[in-house]
Amino acid sequence: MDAQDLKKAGLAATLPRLKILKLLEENLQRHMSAEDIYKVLMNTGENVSVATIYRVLHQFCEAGIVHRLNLENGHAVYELERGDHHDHMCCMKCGKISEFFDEVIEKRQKIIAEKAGWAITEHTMILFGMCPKCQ
Amino acid sequence: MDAQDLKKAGLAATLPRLKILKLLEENLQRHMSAEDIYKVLMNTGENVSVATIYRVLHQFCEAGIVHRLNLENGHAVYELERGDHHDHMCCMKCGKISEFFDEVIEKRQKIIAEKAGWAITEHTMILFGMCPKCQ
DNA sequence: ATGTATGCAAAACATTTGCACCTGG
DNA sequence: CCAGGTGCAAATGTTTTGCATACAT
Repeated sequence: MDAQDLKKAGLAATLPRLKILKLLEENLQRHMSAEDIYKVLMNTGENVSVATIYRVLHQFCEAGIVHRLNLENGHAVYELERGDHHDHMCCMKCGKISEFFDEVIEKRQKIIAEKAGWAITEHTMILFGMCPKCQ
Repeated sequence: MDAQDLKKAGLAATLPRLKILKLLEENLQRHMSAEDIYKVLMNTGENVSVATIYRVLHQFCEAGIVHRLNLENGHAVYELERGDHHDHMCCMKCGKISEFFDEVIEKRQKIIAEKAGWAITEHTMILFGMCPKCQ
């Protein structure tokens, strides 16, 4: 993911966009909220306004570069889209988010939707509980 | 669901609570947002403040009387808890919400969480797409 | 009576938007 | 150069909260 990819998506390779992209790429912390991103950038001395972060994340979503995940509390976190669909487990104690993918579930979802006459384009599935460390 | 049930849950059977409960019970519209509820009550001449609606819905959630569902847009809708767990399909065009339950998926979720060492207490799964009427 | 619940208005958040200025191509 | 991008601050929409009053038990 670099300037070229942004251009391909019809987005100019501006400094704020590159910084946000870089942050999401250094996936020390894979799922970040808009505010997380803002804070990290501020602490690094890079100053990008919150407004820009929201605008950029929105554009990245539209362009399929990032994926937005709505947590239970109504907060959203963003992750780089890597082409691999997956679902999430979210720790209610420490906030840790893990990913998983299950062929069987995906198939069942298709069958269920088909039977009901729905045309599904996407889905969210989040399991909430405690991660191994927090139990 | 009546005054008795509220008392059992440790909640006084006040007018606002009963009105909200009644609304959710007349399930013409099964999934309502806090604002939906506010508007309906206003139009019926019943005046209950928004603050109360949020407070009451929150208490009802805690008491297990209603279930809160977080939609993609970050909005939440509420439905009466009827003891039957189910997942949702949400129409991205008309907003219609359907329910479904699948034994196979539920089992797989358990297996997946177990393997990963997580203790799952609940989950959300929403399929987004178009309902039969909107296609 | 008395502790709890409510209404109101103000506050708190998260997100969006208008507009003048800046920047990438 | 110029369309598009950005910062700032103000606006928005939603949910929460403080406090005086009203209500259920």
